[in-house]
Amino acid sequence: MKKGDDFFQNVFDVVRLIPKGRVTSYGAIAKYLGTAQSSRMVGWAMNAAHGQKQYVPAHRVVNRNGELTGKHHFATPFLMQELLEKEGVKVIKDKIKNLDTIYWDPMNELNL
DNA sequence: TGGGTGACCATAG
DNA sequence: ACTATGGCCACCC
Repeated sequence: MKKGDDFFQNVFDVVRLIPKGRVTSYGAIAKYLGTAQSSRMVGWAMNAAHGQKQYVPAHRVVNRNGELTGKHHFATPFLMQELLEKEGVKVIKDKIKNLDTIYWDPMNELNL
């Protein structure tokens, strides 16, 4: 195993590439990394993103349903929504509005 | 080596 | 809307 090829580091890199005002899903990131089935690991990686050297916009990552499932892992449960709305993303009842419009898929934007 | 775990996903009822 | 179940795979002990 090579250093730097860690799954976590790879996840962080992709998450940092998410444009402002856009969101993506754990599964999409996992698929982009090649581990489509291990979408859980993406979320888990976010858990470790908390203390990363570089800023990781974990609030731009939601589940497949557009729900802010990971909000409970932020400093405060409402921080995730505030950050999203600050970027122009509408969130109502912990769910992303206009998800089809703001959805950002790394497979579609990065890997052509 | 093996078992437990998880910010998911899909399906079923 | 809800819970339950199976699968999946990287991480940690």
